[in-house]
Amino acid sequence: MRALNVSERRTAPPRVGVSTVIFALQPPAGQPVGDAPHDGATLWLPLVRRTRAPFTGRWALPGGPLAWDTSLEESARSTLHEATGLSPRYLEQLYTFGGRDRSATDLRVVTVAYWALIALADRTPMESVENVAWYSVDALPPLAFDHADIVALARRRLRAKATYTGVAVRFLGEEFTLGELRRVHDAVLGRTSDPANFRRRMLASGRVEPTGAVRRDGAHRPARCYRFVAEPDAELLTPAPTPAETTERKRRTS
Amino acid sequence: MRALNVSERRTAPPRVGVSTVIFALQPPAGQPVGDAPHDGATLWLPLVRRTRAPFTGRWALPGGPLAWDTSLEESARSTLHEATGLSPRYLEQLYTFGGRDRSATDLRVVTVAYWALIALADRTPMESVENVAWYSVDALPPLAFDHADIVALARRRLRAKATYTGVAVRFLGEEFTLGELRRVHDAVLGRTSDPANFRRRMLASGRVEPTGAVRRDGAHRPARCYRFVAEPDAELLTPAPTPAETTERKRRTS
DNA sequence: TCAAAAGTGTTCTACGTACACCCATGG
DNA sequence: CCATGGGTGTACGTAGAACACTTTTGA
Repeated sequence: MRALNVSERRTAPPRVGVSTVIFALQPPAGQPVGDAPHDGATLWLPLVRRTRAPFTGRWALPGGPLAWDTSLEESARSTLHEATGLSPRYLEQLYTFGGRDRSATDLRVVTVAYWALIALADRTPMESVENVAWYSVDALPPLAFDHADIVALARRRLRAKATYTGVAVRFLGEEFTLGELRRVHDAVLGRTSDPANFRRRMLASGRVEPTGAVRRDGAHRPARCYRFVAEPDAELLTPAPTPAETTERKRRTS
Repeated sequence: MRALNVSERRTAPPRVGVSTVIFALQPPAGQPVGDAPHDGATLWLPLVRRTRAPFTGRWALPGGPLAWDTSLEESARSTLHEATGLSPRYLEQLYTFGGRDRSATDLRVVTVAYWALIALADRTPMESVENVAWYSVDALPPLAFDHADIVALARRRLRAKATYTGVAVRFLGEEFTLGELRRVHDAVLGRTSDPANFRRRMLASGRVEPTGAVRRDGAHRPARCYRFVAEPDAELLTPAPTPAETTERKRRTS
C-alpha cells in the first residue's frame, strides 16, 4: 500500500489503536518520576514518552496500532508486557474512544482502551525499559491526546468494581493476609474501613479461603494467610457488572 | 484509493464498524416476524436483512462502517434512526468486538457495539422500512457474524443496569404510572415484584416525581402519574456502573 | 509491660421483603 | 356489590456499621 497524501489521510477510514491503563500498588525498581505523594496510599501506572508527532515528548499510555493478525486483548497484553515486562493479574476492556478530533492529526484513530492490574509482589527487579516511567495517578504529568480522560475513566471503573467484586486482590500475590487486602482495598477506594467488619464481609463473600500459613511481620499477633478463590460465574466477556447477585437470586416474589 | 487484492485485504489494517442493539417494549406497526411469545413480557428489537456476502439473507444488527467524519455515537444514532425512524431514549456504548475471524471474510472488521432503548409510547405508525423486521429477543432467528453474542451481552447489561439504575423508565413516555413502570421493570428483569414495595423503593430513590395528573384505565382506582427525574450526576461517559452510591457516600470510618 | 495489629462478639440501623388491609373505579 | 389494581401500614429478616473487647506478638 502506498502512502496517502494529506486530503486522502483526512478522509481515510479510521485506524484502530489499543491503549492500556496499567495499575500497580508501587512502582517497580524502574525510574519513577513526578512528586509522589508517598503516603503509601496511591496507585501507580507506567507511561511511555512519545518520540513522534503529534505530542512529541509528552507522556502517553502504552499502546499502539492494532495489527491485522492480533486480537484486541492480545494487543493490550503485548503492549503491557513491553512496558512492564509483566503479565497482568487482571485485564478488561474499558471503553472505545472514537471522537473525530482526538488524534490531533489528519489520520483519525479509534482507540480501544483496556485497563489492567498487575502484582508487584514478586519484587520484580525490572530492568528499566526505554522511555517508560512510572507515575503516581495523583501526580500525573500532562498526557498526550485524551489519555487523561482514559485514565480518569479507568480509575472510576476500578473503584466501582472494587466495591462489589474482589478485583482488589489482583494487586496482591498468591497468598495474602486480610490486613494486606484491606489496606489495598482502602487505597483503591480512598476510604478507611473497619478491620473487623472488613474481615467478616470478605469471609462471608466466599471469595477468599484460608491457606494453612500464617505471616508474622511486626510487633503483633501473626495473621492467617488466605488465597483468592475464583468467582463462581466466570464471565469472560463482561465489561458490565453483575451486581446484587444474592439479592437477585433469591427473589421471585408472589 | 484503489481496491485491494486478496492478500492485501487480509493484511490490511482492520476497519471500524458500529452496530446497535435496539430494545423496545413492543414492535411498532411494522412487520414483526418469528413466533412471538406474546405474554406481553418480552422485549423486541429490529434486525436488518443482509443483502451482501458474507451471510447474505441472514438477519443482522443495524449498523455499518464508521465514516471518517462521524463520531461513534453519531454513527450509532444514525443507524438507529435509519432502522426505526426514531431517536433513542437511551444510548450507551456496550463493548468492542475485535476477534480476528469474526467477519468471516478477508477484510477484518472491529465492531463497536452500542445498545439503546426506545419508547413507543407515541404510537409511532412507522412506515415499514426496507429489509427491517422486528423480533422478540426470546425468538431470534439465526444472526450473522457474532451478533447473537452481542445481543446476549446487551441483554445482560440491560438487566444489570435495570437493577441499580432507573434505565427502565426510558421505555416509557414522559408520563407514566408506577404500575406501568413496575411492569416494564419486571419484564426486563424477568421477575414479579410486589407493587407496594416497588412503589416505595422508587419514590425513595428520588428518580421519580409526581406530575399532578392521574390516569384512569380500568375497573379500579386511578393511578397518579410520575415523570422521570434526571440522575444527580450525569455521567455521560460511563459504561461502568456506579453502584452502592448511598453506601459509598456516607462512609468514612474511624 | 506496652503498643499495635489480629481476631471475636454484640448492638444498632437501614433496607428490602412479605403480607394484611383500605381506596376508588368500571362493570 | 364485586373484582381489580392503586395505595398505606407494619412486622420480620438480613447485611453492614460501630465499637467494646480479647489475643498474640516484638521490642
